[in-house]
Amino acid sequence: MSINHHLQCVSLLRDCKTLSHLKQIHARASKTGLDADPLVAGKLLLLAATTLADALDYARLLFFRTPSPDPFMYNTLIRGLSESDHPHHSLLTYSQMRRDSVPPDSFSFAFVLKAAANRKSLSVGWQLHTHVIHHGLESHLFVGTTLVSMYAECGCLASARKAFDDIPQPNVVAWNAIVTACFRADDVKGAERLFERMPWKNSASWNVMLAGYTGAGELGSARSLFLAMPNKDAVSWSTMITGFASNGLFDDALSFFRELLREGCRPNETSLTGVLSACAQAGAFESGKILHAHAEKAGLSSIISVGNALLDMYARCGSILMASRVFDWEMEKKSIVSWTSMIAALAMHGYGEEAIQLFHKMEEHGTKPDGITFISVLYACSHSGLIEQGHKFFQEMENTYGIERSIEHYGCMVDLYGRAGLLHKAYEFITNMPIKPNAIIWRTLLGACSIHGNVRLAEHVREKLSELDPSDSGDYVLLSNIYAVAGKWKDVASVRRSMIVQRIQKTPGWSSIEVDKVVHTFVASDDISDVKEEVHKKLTEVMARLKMEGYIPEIMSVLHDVEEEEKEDAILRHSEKLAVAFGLARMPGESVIRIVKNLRICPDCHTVMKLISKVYKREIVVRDRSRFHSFREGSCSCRDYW
DNA sequence: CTAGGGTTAG
Repeated sequence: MSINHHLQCVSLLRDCKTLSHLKQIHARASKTGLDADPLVAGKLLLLAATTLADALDYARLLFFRTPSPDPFMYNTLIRGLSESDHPHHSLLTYSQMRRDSVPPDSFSFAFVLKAAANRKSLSVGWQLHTHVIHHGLESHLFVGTTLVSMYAECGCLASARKAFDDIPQPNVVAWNAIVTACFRADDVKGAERLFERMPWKNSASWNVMLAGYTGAGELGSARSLFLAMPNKDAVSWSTMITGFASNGLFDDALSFFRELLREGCRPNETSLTGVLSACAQAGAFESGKILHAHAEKAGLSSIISVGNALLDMYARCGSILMASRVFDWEMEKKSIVSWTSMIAALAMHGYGEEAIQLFHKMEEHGTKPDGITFISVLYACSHSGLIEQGHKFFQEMENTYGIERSIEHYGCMVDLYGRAGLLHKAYEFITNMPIKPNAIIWRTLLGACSIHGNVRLAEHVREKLSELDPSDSGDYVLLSNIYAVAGKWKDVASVRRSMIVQRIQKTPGWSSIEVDKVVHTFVASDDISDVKEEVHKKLTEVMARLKMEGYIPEIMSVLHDVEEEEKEDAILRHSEKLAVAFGLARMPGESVIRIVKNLRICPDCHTVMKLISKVYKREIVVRDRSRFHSFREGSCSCRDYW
């Protein structure tokens, strides 16, 4: 082999961007025997295992074809696998390294400890720690820091502290790791004490505190620390935006983004995806569209994560059209997240068949589904009543695709059977599950009992729930509705009493609507005089007009929490009705009224929305906790199946 | 030729 060939090969590898490109280079290198050169082999493996997308299988092939891999190759494969969906394989490679009598070094431990962290396996972590000590590496700065993070990830703060104390001269990175560990263990005070004691702080240390505070819901502390921060960097801004968004404070998230622009900082992909996620959750369609323009102007819209956030924003703001436009025309590159998001978007809007078609298209495209893809696909089946299809996917995901089924997948199946009225099949399914059913599983069945009015099964489920999670207000509301519909007033009263005795508060329902780029939120109020005069007036007018068209209030579902004479007033005050009245009062005649609700839409509100869409000739889109309802000309996209 | 801490969509 010549020097020339070697140089040429190395320069080719430097510019290698895709797996197929890598395969070409590999093929050429094998012809000249260059692939046996440790430098070339190492670089090939490094690219496949860590840099290129979807190339891990090829990395394993490269590795297993190498007769006696050097430590670098072991480390590289351990590293690649540690961040994969199967960190377990990383641990197996590490074991093989030991079996092959290749001594692990500090790099090996840094990578394999990451695998233990990703598996959240404390026992594996302990075991690896003894190996670290055996190799005399416990005071190694990098290994020690990874140990701290691993213990934090596995939920053992005490061990993280010990590992930190074993580091003779911890640097700022090690300090940041132990502060993060405190936050992971909900020890905010401990984190604050360490932050005070830190010998040096760079901006990352402050960012650790910001992320810790927002993660703990201490937004006031986060805000004051942010204001006091000497050097805010891009991560600080992103942390505030995503932190406030994930605590439901969408307005603040948007304000931070606007302030970032005012300060003359350039938004990056993280701040943009964060603020888009805030719009998605709040249903702020107008603000989202403006951000889309921002993204294009800043040249960020071609980044996959930004495209995914845009498509998700449009889908959650009720525009399946814009979502698919982003997906079909504006995303040259797509990841598993893009496909899954689009499948979920179609499913949320009731396009079950289309969601399944897209799943097959994804496969033809060569993208392998993962566990979350199957959650979306099963959700699509259950919300469109595709029982056979759902059953088939559930079987195939494990048998054909080799993806482990989690409790969420079982939950989808319970929903699939239950929604369709196959209550006993759903019950039988739960009793035969190989995983212990949790409260969510039983709650799903309770929801199905409510749809289909099965009191006896509901009572049985109630017992299970009272063991697993006795304080969920939604369960009590569901149960009392089931009794009310069946006319069992004594039982309604008894559920109500037990709620009072156990001091269970109903989750307050809220609905929001964006008008002129401002999100207005309405809460179901106890006192009609709390409602703005403008909204009250409009609502009274609307209801009068609907009654002339033959509307009769469906008061069944509220009988549990109000006195007889108040029941009509009570459903009149539902937050989604206040929001739609506000929309009718404030928005021009043509525009679509988009509402987001935190709970499920109530049957009476559903009827009212249908009627408004017909009488006022307005399209109304309501996103509730589980799906979209698109009301047009008197009917709903959910076909009354929700 | 490889590492550790802080923000990122389903």
